[in-house]
Amino acid sequence: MKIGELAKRTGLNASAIRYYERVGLLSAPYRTGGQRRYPHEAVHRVLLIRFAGDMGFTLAEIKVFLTGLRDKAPVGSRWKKLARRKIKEVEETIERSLELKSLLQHLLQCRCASLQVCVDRLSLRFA
Amino acid sequence: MKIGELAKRTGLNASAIRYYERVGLLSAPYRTGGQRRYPHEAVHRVLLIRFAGDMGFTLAEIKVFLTGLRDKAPVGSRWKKLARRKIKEVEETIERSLELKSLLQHLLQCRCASLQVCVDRLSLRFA
DNA sequence: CTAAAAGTTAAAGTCGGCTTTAAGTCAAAT
DNA sequence: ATTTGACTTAAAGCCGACTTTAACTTTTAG
Repeated sequence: MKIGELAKRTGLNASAIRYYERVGLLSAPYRTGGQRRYPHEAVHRVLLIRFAGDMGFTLAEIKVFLTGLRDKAPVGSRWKKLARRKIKEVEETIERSLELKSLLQHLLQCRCASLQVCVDRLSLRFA
Repeated sequence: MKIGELAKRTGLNASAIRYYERVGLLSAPYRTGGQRRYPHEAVHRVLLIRFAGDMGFTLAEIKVFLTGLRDKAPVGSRWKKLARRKIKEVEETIERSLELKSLLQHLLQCRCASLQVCVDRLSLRFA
């Protein structure tokens, strides 16, 4: 398939796909008459990249992951370290998010003398 | 206190503090001889901005919040809408984070024939 | 009094992840 | 055969949130 179809199937802009190729996330595909022709698997690969990106991985990190997976991932490999680090990051994100959620909920329903009181409570958490 | 001390107390760069002033997050303080002099409360305010920023609020959003709080927040005000929206965003973040975490954990301990199998399972979730 | 440290400004630079532009080439339909 | 639409490239632009730079002034310590 040509780049336009890949773009349509993945929801990305064709220029984003070319960009992924430039930065080494996608290998340069076979071409006919100068135009890129992708195998069907490219759809999955692009979607995987998107998904990881949405999940907060940088493109550099995704590169490590994809390389690791291709290489059949020896134990202790870079991607495993990255995965463990990411799990920690994700856990922190979850914790902070829960905290923020309850703070926001408190701010919304609070009957303090003034909102300033709430904010002051909030401030105490990180002052 | 001068900007350097405020910076030290909040852990920010002085230039970040000036930047906050430029974009309207901090009001221009009193000056002596051209130099900014901050009241002690400025520390709390700056930390509040930092905290909100760390929590994923943009500076524009933080501005709405701070203005809302100063204005004694009438019901249905902009900041309340923003708060409700943010709560939803945070809930989505939490959901996605939990999903990502379990995916990563699976990838790490999986005994599939190859990691490719895991990745394929992963792909199914968003293909 | 002087030198160093800390403050001032406007403007430019940085980073990631793209998008847009410009100028041209290739493919598909009529 | 020609027009339209999809493709190609390199380079520049964009956004947010700062940081850095450069050239200058004020404060502070010795």
